Amino acid sequence: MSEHPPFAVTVDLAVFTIRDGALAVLLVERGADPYAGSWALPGGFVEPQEDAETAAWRELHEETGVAKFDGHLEQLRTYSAPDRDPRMRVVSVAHVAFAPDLPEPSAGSDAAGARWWAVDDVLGAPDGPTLAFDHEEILTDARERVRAKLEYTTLALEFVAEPFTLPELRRVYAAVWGLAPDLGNFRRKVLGTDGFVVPTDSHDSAGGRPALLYRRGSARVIQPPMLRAASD
Amino acid sequence: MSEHPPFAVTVDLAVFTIRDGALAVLLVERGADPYAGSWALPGGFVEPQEDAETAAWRELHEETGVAKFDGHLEQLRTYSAPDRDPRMRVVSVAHVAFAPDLPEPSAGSDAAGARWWAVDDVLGAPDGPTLAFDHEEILTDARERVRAKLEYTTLALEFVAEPFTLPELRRVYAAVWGLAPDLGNFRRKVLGTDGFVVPTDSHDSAGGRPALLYRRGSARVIQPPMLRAASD
DNA sequence: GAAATAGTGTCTATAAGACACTATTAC
DNA sequence: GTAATAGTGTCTTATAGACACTATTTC
Repeated sequence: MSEHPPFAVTVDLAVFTIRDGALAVLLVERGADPYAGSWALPGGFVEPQEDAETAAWRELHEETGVAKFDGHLEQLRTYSAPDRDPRMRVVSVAHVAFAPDLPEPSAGSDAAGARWWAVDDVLGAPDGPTLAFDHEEILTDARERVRAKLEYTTLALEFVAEPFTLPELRRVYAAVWGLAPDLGNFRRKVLGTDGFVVPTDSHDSAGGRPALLYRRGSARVIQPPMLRAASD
Repeated sequence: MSEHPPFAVTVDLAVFTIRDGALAVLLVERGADPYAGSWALPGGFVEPQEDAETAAWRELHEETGVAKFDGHLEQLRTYSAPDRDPRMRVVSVAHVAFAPDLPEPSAGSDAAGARWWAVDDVLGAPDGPTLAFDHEEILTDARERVRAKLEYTTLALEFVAEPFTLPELRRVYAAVWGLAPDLGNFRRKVLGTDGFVVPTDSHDSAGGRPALLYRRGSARVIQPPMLRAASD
């Protein structure tokens, strides 16, 4: 009973943001085998004194140069197929993170490069990059998590920087779902959900009528949910 | 980069059923330290050639004597606090399983005993058993998963044996949520959701009007969801 | 003025909540 | 008949979907 095989435990991260009106994910180019030259989700080994979430935050900073940000990180699920890493037995606790538009990351120690990719250019794109290990599966699951959580939580707020306008927030939904929710119905739902957004007394200035600026409210759930218009 | 600490990887299982009209969970009494005499979720080490889900099924059979059943098993989340096991660094991939009323399990190799507990006698009960490790947290998360999934999936079907009546199915909701959904509204929702249940042409025989018997349908989601009446 | 973007109003269809009522068995 | 359980019907209210309309800016 004290014989049990040793495993390596890693974390992998699907970090999402909205760039150019599309859902984007952070990928790193692998500098070493296996899968040298392929793209991968950032991640790395869990250290002896860390739990998985702490390791996920640390790896995000170390491997991508992205600084601590005002965002959200949560566990997705654990991937444990025996042959998922050809070198050894590795169990990976995948996480999903969300952030407002972030600067281009700098390459970290283990990565030849790191950049944002439009998710639609990665998943289901014939000329897209090859993802290392089982990262295509992880990314698919992660995207579905994001899509689902926009329905019943105020998670879209994590994708915008304060202060923000309602059209901006609506573009988050459009980017994640692939189709913009109806304008009037969207406003009715957001403004009718207590604590979703908090109005300020200022307006922005763009190419049309100025939009009222808002801050994030304290509500975390949308009840009843906002239903997904469509997927892409 | 090839230095990474060794971990033990385990699975833990929250196996739920409905017994005597209440949500019940399978617990094993620990025969060895740490936590000898405490109750714990069944579980054990993942073997070299298994993924976590395979290990979960195997441990369920081995440790509890519960045979392969017509049920559902899914990953819950991974628990990785560095000090969650006093002996060594253990990362546990927790799973949730659902089954129709099962026989009393027999004790397996590592367990002094195994039995069903009403979840309400375990969580938040002053005279309830002490759970080993972080299993109280896992069980709390698992119960919330079950409660939530009854809302938007047909998972309640996994708790009844075929054929079943609608009052039986309704008692599953009552047990899990702590309050029975309104009779008429419940029937309207179940029968109005295409593929939730399939009628047979027989009736059961109990102490009142015989109820029509149904089989499980192929629908897996309830859209829009059936809303939770209350929690307990 | 036109184009662009922000914001409002309203009609209709759907579905849930509440709850009264009827039906079929055992005794 | 009563008790027990199964099943139906209906009225009201909440909310989503669709979409037409108005408002404020830049040029």
